[in-house]
Amino acid sequence: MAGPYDPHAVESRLYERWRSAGYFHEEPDPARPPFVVCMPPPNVTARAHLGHGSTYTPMDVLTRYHRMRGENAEWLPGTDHAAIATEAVLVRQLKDKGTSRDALGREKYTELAWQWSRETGGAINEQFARLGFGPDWERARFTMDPGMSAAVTKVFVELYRAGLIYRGKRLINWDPGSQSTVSDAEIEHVERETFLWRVRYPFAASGSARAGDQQGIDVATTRPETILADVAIAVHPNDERYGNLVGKTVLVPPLLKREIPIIADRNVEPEFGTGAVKVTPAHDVNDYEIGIRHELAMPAVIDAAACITGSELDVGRFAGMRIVEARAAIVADIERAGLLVAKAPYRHSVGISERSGAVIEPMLSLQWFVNMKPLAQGALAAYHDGRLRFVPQRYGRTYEQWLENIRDWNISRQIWWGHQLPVWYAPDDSVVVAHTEEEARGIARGTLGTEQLRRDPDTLDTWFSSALWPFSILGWPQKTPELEHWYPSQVLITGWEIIFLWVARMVMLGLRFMGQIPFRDVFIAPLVFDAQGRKMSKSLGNAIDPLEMVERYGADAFRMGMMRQMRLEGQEVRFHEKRCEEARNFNNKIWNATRYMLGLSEGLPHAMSLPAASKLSIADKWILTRLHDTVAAVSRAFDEYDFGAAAETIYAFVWYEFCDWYLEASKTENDSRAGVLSFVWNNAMRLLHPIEPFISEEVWMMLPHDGPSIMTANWPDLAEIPVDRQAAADFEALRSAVERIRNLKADMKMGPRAPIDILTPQNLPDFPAQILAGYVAGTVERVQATGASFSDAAAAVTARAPRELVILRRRRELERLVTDIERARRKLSDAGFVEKAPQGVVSKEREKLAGFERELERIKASMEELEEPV
RNA sequence: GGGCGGUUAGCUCAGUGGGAGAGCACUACAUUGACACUGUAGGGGUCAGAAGUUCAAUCCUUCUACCGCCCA
Repeated sequence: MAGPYDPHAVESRLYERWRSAGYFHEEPDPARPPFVVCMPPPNVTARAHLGHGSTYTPMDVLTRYHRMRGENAEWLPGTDHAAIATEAVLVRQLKDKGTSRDALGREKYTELAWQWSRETGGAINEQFARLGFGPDWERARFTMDPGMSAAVTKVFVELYRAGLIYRGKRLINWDPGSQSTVSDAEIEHVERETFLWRVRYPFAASGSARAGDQQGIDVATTRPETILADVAIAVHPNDERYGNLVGKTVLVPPLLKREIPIIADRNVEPEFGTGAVKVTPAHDVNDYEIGIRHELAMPAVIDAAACITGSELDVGRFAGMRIVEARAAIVADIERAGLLVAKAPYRHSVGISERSGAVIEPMLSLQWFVNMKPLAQGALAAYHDGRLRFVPQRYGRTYEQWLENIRDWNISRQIWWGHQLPVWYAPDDSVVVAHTEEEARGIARGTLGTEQLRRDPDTLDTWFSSALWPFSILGWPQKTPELEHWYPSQVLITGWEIIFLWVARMVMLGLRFMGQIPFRDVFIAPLVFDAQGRKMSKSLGNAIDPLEMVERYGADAFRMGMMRQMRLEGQEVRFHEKRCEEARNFNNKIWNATRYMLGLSEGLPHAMSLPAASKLSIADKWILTRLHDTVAAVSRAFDEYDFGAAAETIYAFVWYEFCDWYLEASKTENDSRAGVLSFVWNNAMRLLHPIEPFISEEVWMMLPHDGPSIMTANWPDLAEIPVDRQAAADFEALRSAVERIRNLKADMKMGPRAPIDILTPQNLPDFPAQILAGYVAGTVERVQATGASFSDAAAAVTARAPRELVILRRRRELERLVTDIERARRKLSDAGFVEKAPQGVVSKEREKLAGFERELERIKASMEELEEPV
């Protein structure tokens, strides 16, 4: 094992061994507590990115941790058919080949999509494997699998029959690029430079003009092209400027043919623009709500192709124009009519389709919806009574607020790849909803007297099938042992941007169809940004490929690097590649420490048991005590989802305590070291395994161990690790002595390895004196015993060095102590402190002062000695 | 406009109602009997600003400034 640690040789070999040994696979086992995590299914089109690092690594870490704790640990994987994303890819490919979706026809197109997803769909799973992720691959599911489709159909039909799914004309997000409705999640809000036009709507001739010079009402808008569909002008009811105009009518420019009323609505922002807004319910979310409140007509002027249409209103010469053209033409006409009051540059955010890049058009459309309010109540109750817990807690409010202001969910999509709606229409447009076409025909025959049905061509929003994931993945609607033992799962780990779209919906449907929420905890993983805090994006060119990190540093190093950057309350990780480099160095440190241990002259003992307590040295007892506390801290951190603290604690223990101090101490030969090294290192590797699965396995295998793999080994058991606080404190005193000698050597401009005589009181026992000598490359020279305790003796240790240097160093220590003592005394002489501070704090302060004073005495004594002639 | 988060060493970030921390970077030394992907030592901060609560505030409260994110 010469040379630096090479992760590449190790990682693929171990992963294949684990996979073929079936360590990732579990069967439901009622005898053990379940630990179940459902993997948020990545899109079948997806490639691994850093977001998977922050979201999926914790799932792997927790699954490995709970498996080692002896639980029935199951991580369920799968992929999502990602309708819109897949369609976007395929449509582009077809276009490149000079053909199109419509030319191909639905059947051939769907076959192509299947073929494509089978061929490329495995790619991300292989990438996950390279990152060391070990879900139960044998149970991997795809959201379009027959079983999943059956679940989707059953849920749709039952919700429809319960009146919770309906067809209606509502405002939806229309993506003119993909020619489909899209969900809020698929819209990116981008700041765009545009103009704010102020347009005058002249009072109608029908006597509504009032006295004075005012000829109309001025309205500010960023979307002049929608003026054609205006049905009202709204002002705030308390706005004194307009109070007397409410109820009057104005003419819609530039055609000036339609007369619309001025109305009052509390949702109008008096500060914005002129305080009067145009109301276009068919093309704007806010206006739509105003329209409903005031029972306004909702005519549309923009069609599916994002062109002006005259199908509902007279739109004059603008008919057929694309939005951009229409905007220019309408503004020009308004200006010509003398009705353009002002035009100012303006920055506002525009909804852009993530898939097609087109500007999203809010549009009134006949679609299928889920009636969310009844479902939301249960989901809210689950949060309020504590059944559902968010980590960090604050995300609960996000969940709560969305559910409280819930809107109906548009679930139909005008694309071909996905779950087709189980909906048929009779010639008279009567709706039949059924599990199968046969059932639909039967219903139609019975109730409508016809068998002539046409199926709705639309498919369901991908999130509809995702919402069933926690139980459909376990075989629902069949009754399976998996469903019985593994529902609900323990924790869901995901990004916070889909709390609305996914988490809340899983809770609603889990409650509705399983009677229980689908998970106890929701851990919201941080978003990953670049080192400057910018979002990673292709256009910025700042995206980091996790596989490139694996290539450069190894999967373990990437995982450790990522985990060390996670914070319990953090909402983002600014990813520094440097952290992966550090972790690679850390792994090399582990590798070299292992090499050292395996090279010990006495060899590592075969049994994994510790030497008897009576044989343990002060250094042994110290490292064992530290190991005990580290195991406790790491377990607690994992239990609390504090991955950063867990990683940092292991990292610091291994490097700064085990390697820097214990390993150095062990270079002084003794009987117990081999047993303790083996025991501690074995435990340390098990602690490390959830975060760094590969190197921990590789090293563990080289050490004395029980069992075929660290994956199935037990988590370190606190009860097996002896604790000796007194010995640990004594060792700390020894550490201080070492640091003092090192300081002196530095003062003397001696190299760390240059020999030096250490003046050691006779009452410091032999072994501590020897390891002390080892730490500083010194020779022990015994001097007169000092004080009664171990720490008295340790505190008196000094080195043979120029007297003035020793005095200088001691004087510095003295000064620091005097300051500490002054502060403590000042505090203790403050009546307010002694009377009002808690008893514990005061007595602790007294102890502190006593300690300082004892230390001061020691230093004074040693300085008196120094003052004497040698 | 509503909501959430942040501001601590040059950088990235921990942290606690009672003696300001880590890593990186920087400086000096060391050429290695595990490891230069290393070791040892060192310099460096009015904990964003103001007011308040308290015996005691970097920590709690309020306000202000700046930065980020979400919803509208």
